[in-house]
Amino acid sequence: MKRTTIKDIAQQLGINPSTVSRALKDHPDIGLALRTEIKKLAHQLHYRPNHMAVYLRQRSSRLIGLIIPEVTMFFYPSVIKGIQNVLHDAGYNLIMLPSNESLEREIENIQICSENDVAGIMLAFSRYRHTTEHLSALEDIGAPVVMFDKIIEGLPYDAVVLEDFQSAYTAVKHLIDTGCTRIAGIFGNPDLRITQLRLDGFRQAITDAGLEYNEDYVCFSDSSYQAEKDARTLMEKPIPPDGIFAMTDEIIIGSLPAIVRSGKKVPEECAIICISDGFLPYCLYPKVTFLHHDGYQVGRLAAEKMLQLIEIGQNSSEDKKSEVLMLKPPLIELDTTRKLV
Amino acid sequence: MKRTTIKDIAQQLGINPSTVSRALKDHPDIGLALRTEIKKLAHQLHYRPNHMAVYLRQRSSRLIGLIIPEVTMFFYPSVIKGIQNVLHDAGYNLIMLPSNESLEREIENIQICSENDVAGIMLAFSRYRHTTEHLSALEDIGAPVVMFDKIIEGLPYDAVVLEDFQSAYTAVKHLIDTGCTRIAGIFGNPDLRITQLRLDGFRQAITDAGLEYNEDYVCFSDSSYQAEKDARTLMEKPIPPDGIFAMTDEIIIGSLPAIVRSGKKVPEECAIICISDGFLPYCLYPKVTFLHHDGYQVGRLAAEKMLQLIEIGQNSSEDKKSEVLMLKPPLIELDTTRKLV
DNA sequence: TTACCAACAACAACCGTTTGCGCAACTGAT
DNA sequence: ATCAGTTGCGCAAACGGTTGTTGTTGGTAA
Repeated sequence: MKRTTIKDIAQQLGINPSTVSRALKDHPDIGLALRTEIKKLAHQLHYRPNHMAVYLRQRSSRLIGLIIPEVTMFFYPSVIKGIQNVLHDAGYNLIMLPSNESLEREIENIQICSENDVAGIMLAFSRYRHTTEHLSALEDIGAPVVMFDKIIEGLPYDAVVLEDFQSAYTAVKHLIDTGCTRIAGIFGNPDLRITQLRLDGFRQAITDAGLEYNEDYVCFSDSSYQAEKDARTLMEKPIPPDGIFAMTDEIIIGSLPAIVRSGKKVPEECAIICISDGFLPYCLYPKVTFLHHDGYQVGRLAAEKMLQLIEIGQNSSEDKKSEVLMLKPPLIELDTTRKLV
Repeated sequence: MKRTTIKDIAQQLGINPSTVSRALKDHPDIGLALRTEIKKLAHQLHYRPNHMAVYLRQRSSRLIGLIIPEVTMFFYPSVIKGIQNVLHDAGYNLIMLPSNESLEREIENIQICSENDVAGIMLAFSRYRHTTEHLSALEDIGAPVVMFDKIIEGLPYDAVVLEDFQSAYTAVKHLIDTGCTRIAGIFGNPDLRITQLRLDGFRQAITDAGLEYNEDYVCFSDSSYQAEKDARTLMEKPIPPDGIFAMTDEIIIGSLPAIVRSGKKVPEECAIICISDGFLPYCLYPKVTFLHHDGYQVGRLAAEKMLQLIEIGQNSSEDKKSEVLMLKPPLIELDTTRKLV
């Protein structure tokens, strides 16, 4: 029942644990004959190294802390998959630390990373109004940090994000180019940086086109259900919008049914575009034109960045030059926007 | 930069590390005066215990391995949330081990659990054709195991599952009770136990009602996209079904648009019911009647079971009596089924 | 005065693994 | 025969904490 250790192997062979340790990692100091014998026995006894002990000794774990606001069905599953695929191949494991959108929990999660001596922290912030004071704890840990998607600006950490402003701009411009003139936007929590940037892009595209920016056509929906209500309200206005920009998957899945129920013909009377992870738009009815914000890719890139940081962190000295990687999402035209002629 | 350790504190105070250790956990052997002084300094130096070291010494980690087939947007996010909420409060952390629906990876994940000396393993199996041979590795680890949802029968581990047969039966019976006579079923991967059980319940409900069970009305869709195609095919039949049972969220989100596109009036010409985690049915158009298979609850229960097992595992001897907890999902009637009169 | 007992703190072993160092035995060149 | 240079392995300390045991006080009861 007890796990077999290096000592067990050493004892059975009447040799020293250190010899076993070296043999198992093909240290040339150990003779080939003994080496193979040790390996054979290790295999027989189902020997598996105890990572805890290794971590302790070498002061470097192979655990990565993943701190995200919440485990929702949107975006994060793809991100996790991307991260996981990269990290696994590099021999790292992920410890999941959802913050439940709470600042205290986020701090606690950082502590947990510290206690578990993680090799690195991947971080998407919760939607409290951002202050960076509590993040000094991140410094103390000394482990590299990579932020993604829900980031805080001005932090000395690398990040992988969407071109938020540009994406919203492109989306709205596409609506305008295909004939929309009264464009509404349904956004997420206004405290988030991505919301602000997408809102800015939204507004800029409208004013650049010489259209009037109407605050009544803008709403902030903290959930799919709220988005549904907000969309309904929009469609019930005396002059409803003829184009709608939805900021995320969470928003579009809530608002689309409300738009459809309003009876307006899509896209003729009301066109729709959103920013999406790329799965839902094909499943919804009608299929929604979207900018592909690929969570899987975000995860992969963030994880790769993480591995790089761990690599250089071990060798060279500190030359922190935080780098923000911006992804440009491609436009995928489906059924909810009119065609250019 | 270096983490402060117990030794650092001891040194600064000119006392022994063991004294510090005891003081920090309020051992009565240490005088109150010294105890508070130690705690104060520990706080000042941002002391955080090194879990690795503690694990090593006490041979019991506070890590739980979570092995799931894949991080999809369906079901698992809720489950993870449930598990996480329970485990976090008990001071445990989750290490995420998706198997990518691969047997080899699943085995590897079990190994990783072993290497990291997890305190327990929570397990949902991938959809390979089930063999249990490779699971001997689970025994070796000695840590308690709890299975959920995608389980393999006959294993000596506790489990939390849906009343699969009964749920499908209830769903289909509801369709029949509200007037459907030609009922189709869209299922997931046929290798899964849940698929087989739900299929059995589906069939039983139909034959119990004296209706004819028609294989042409049954399809197995391994993805949402496949479900979309399969639903389309169903609706294009010379005599299309007038009632459809979708086994999961993944199935319903794929098939619903196809059904709607077919032009049939829902629910008058074609009623729909599914088993769902409870979020999507409200977002879809039309809102889908469903049996609420609450992933969050599954996660909570499985995690609580896990904690119990860890508890008793430490104290008492081995009295393995594996217990399967069956959840009965409530029926939530929305827009896709006719009302009983 | 002696005996005894708290109270308090130090000592040291230990968890499993790694790793610098030392040392014996062997090799081959002188 | 001598010496330098391998080769092959053991010894012991270390990583950070925990814990059983021991030892030193000072106080109290006999």
